[in-house]
Amino acid sequence: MPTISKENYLKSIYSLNLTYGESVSTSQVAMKLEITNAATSEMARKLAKQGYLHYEKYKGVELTEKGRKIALQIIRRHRLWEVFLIKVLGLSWSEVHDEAEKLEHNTSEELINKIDKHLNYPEFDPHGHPIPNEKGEIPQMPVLVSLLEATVGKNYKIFRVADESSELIEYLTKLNLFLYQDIKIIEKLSFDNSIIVQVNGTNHSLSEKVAEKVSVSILK
Amino acid sequence: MPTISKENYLKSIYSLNLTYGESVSTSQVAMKLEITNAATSEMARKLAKQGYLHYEKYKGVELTEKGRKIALQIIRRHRLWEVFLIKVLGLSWSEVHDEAEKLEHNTSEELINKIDKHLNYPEFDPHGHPIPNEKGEIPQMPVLVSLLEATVGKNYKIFRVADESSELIEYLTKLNLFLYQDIKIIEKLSFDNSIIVQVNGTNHSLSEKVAEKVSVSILK
DNA sequence: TTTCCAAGTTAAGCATGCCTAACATAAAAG
DNA sequence: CTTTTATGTTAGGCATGCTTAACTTGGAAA
Ligand SMILES: [Mn+2]
Ligand SMILES: [Mn+2]
Ligand SMILES: [Mn+2]
Ligand SMILES: [Mn+2]
Repeated sequence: MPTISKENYLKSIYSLNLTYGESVSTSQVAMKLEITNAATSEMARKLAKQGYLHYEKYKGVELTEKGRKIALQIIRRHRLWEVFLIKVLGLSWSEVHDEAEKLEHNTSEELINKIDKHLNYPEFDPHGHPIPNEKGEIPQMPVLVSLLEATVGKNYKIFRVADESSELIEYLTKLNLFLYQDIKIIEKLSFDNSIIVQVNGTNHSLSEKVAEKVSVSILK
Repeated sequence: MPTISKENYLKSIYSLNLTYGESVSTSQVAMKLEITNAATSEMARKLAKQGYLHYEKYKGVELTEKGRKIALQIIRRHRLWEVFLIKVLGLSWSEVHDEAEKLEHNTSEELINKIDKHLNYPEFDPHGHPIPNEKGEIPQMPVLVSLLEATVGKNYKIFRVADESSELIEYLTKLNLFLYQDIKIIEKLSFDNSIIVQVNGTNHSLSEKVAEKVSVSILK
């Protein structure tokens, strides 16, 4: 097992690679982790020697399969913890990231699998990011639309809320508009662009301002 | 905030003091933490300098109020995590200690308070140890008896199970004999020392072997 | 009382992971 | 092409927390 520090390097490299493609420069990593280039160069050498990545001086780093596997494991833990903290313990969206940043390094395989099961194997975290499964497989991102663009009469699943303010989240939670909740679009009122949605048999009206922040994926 | 290492020292010193009283020798701490005396002596000097304990060469250490406060905080986190992992996530009793040993150092005040609330402020952990509250106050230990010594017709709360094998725990769990569960003693059969207990209106028979391992506290 | 030994401490050294400062390189500007 | 500059690397140093080996110390045994 790599150290906490190394886990953070591997995770950062993985996500920088996703964002910018190709090989990742040591200074990109330094920036992301808020440490000096010097520290990153040094660590690149060590991680390469231990087989987690390929590193050629002045040419950046690229994860090996071994390194990618660790990165995905940490990302899995991070995202499952975020879902868990929000859905089970009621932490606010603004709090969970920092909390998960520490927990991700201190969670056994058994524990994270129990959490996964308890949450009924969610595929996406509260920010809409995919959660790798136990085997490291990444779920395909569904096509998302905002509630404003949803079609009357069809069923959708709530997927993401663009605004992380706890005010909006709490408002939606009171209406049972949880993350992953299935809903049906009942009506769209053209005079104010508000939308009537059905949740567990109950109808709620959402204003245009609220609806545009809720991303949903179509069901079936 | 002290480091993880320092938190573990303070916690160990606290519990050694509870067990053996008076000042704690550096080698007792070394034994408990499975490190050398040398490391402990050195750390004692540092912790004293930072005001967490009093230390006189060759005379052992004694926590200051500041050190005690940290120790109780870590113990609180450890025990709440243990309860949480068992009751909410269904980990086995044998797994939770090691897991909690890491989580206790990576849990914010806000998170542990949410966990506390979610569990409805338990006063004792699965081993029967008291859980300090948010203010660091330690609940009074109730008088415990084994189920074998319980009185017919009276109500009790399940407090502790002496055997940590998951087999026994799972058996009890199937009968709804959870930790903290209220039960009533219906009958004691003298020919085999088995006991009939009532849980949520349902009666169950427990053998002598099982009953002797279940500790309960009397209610009202 | 003196001696001896277990308990405890100090010294020196190592691994990790970071820093600053000095240096090297590649690529852009001239 | 050369020169400049931004990017990246190496060297040296420091804090933490551990080790082994050498040393004190205080109290029990003689
Ligand atoms: Mn996050
Ligand atoms: Mn992290
Ligand atoms: Mn424990
Ligand atoms: Mn610990």
